[in-house]
Amino acid sequence: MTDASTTSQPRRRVGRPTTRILTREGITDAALAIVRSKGYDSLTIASLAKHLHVSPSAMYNHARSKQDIMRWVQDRLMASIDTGELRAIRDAVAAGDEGPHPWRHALLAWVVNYRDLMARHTPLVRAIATMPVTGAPETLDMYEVVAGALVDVGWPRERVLPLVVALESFVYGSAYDVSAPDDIFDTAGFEEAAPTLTSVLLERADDAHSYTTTGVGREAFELGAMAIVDSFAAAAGKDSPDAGAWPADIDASAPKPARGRRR
Amino acid sequence: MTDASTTSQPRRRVGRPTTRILTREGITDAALAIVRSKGYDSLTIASLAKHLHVSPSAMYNHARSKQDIMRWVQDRLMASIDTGELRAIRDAVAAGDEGPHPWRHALLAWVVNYRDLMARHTPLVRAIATMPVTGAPETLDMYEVVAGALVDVGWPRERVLPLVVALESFVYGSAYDVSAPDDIFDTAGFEEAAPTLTSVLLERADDAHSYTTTGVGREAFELGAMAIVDSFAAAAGKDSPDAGAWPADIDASAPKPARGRRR
DNA sequence: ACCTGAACACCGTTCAAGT
DNA sequence: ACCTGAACACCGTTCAAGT
Repeated sequence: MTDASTTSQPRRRVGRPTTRILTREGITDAALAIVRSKGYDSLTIASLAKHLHVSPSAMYNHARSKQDIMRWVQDRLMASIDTGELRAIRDAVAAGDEGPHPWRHALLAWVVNYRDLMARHTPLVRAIATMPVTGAPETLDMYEVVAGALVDVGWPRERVLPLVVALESFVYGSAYDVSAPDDIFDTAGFEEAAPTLTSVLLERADDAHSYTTTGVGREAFELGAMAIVDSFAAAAGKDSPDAGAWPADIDASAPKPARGRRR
Repeated sequence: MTDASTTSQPRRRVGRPTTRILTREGITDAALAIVRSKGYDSLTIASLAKHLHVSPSAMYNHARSKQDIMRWVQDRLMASIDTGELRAIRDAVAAGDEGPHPWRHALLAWVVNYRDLMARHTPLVRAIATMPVTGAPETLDMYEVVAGALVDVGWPRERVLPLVVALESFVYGSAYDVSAPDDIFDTAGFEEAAPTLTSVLLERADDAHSYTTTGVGREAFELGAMAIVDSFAAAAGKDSPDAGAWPADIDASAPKPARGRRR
């Protein structure tokens, strides 16, 4: 935390300051503060510099490019994903507990939490999905926990990564679905060009202009996530007794949209 | 097709030209030509104008913003997705053919084609995933074909949209996976921070630095897509005889990367 | 209606000068 | 080593002037 962002200060004079002002942590904090309050469009080198009370060029003493800073933000976000249940399973196995371990519940809880975070940071989804784990220690740690829990629980080793990758792909796409505008399926004016689409949509909600109220997104996510987990489990000979049912204590409804400007 | 992009021409003088130079179709053609040859980073109003031999400000007589042009490109891309097998099923049903209809094969073929296209246009995936169908006639048409084929084939009407949305979410995320760099899972230097991840990766390929050669991405996509289709089918009472097996004649390997600069 | 050309606000980034 | 301040190339967009 940098305390530079508290109140307005007298202009600093040129030359190296006596104490360093910027740090990677402080820059990352500032970036996330700007994103949360004003959205990704407002996250510029200039806005960052202003927030930290330095000149824009000062940023380049710590980051080689804006991309660097984005990577710090990404890794920080990954660290905030809740892998608690998966870690608890790993701990239990390490302590000799023979189970049964609630791996299905833990996987679905992780996936919901992951999707909700990504939905609030859609401008970063593409970068996160295609960012190498090298140099992203928190990201690497998340994968290690998930893969480790699956191995600990007796998952066939060669099927661990395909499951993780399939679930993640589904999470990224679902994050977009959550953040889509409510009128994404509004067929107004095109009823005769798309009669089937219009009717199956209308049957799901009184107000077909509101995608959210149709419940389609939520159902797609719950059934899709369970489909992947349970099908991979069946193929791995790891059938779960409650396959097919969504855990009652996991809320998969769409999270509140981000407070900043969307886009 | 505008023929403006053929050879260098003398400078046009100010004032309205005798024949209109720009059209929505010509601008869309030019945009796709630039994207294909030089990538999305090079697609700017200035490069577009240069390609079309007009001044940048001329673009604004046809588009209100660059976003407008991006939407034209998006819709054009959606029109190029192969829905042939799904249309054939609709035609057969309309002609009184009682089947059985190869809906599983048609769905998987569509999904592979969709993913391959999106993988070549990842900078547009987020926009496409969150773009309202209103004003995107080709996009709307694709949804109508998919939803229509499912209804025609006897799919429970209320389950049509959740399946389409779940499949699409998976497609978007998988497109990113395909376009990810080959070293995305390279754990070099972090072997002890992520021992399980490192070992399950090494077991899949001699060269763990090459994600492509591990086959993880392909397996994740095939198993994931089948999981969604077959699980939804089972829930809908529409079990397919070949559930669980990937159709031998559909190639789900990663397509060649785009020729332009990757981001 | 539809083009040119000048101008604007903003973007990320570089670099010399200062301590 | 780490800041300021001036400068640069480029971005999307606006608008007056011209036919």
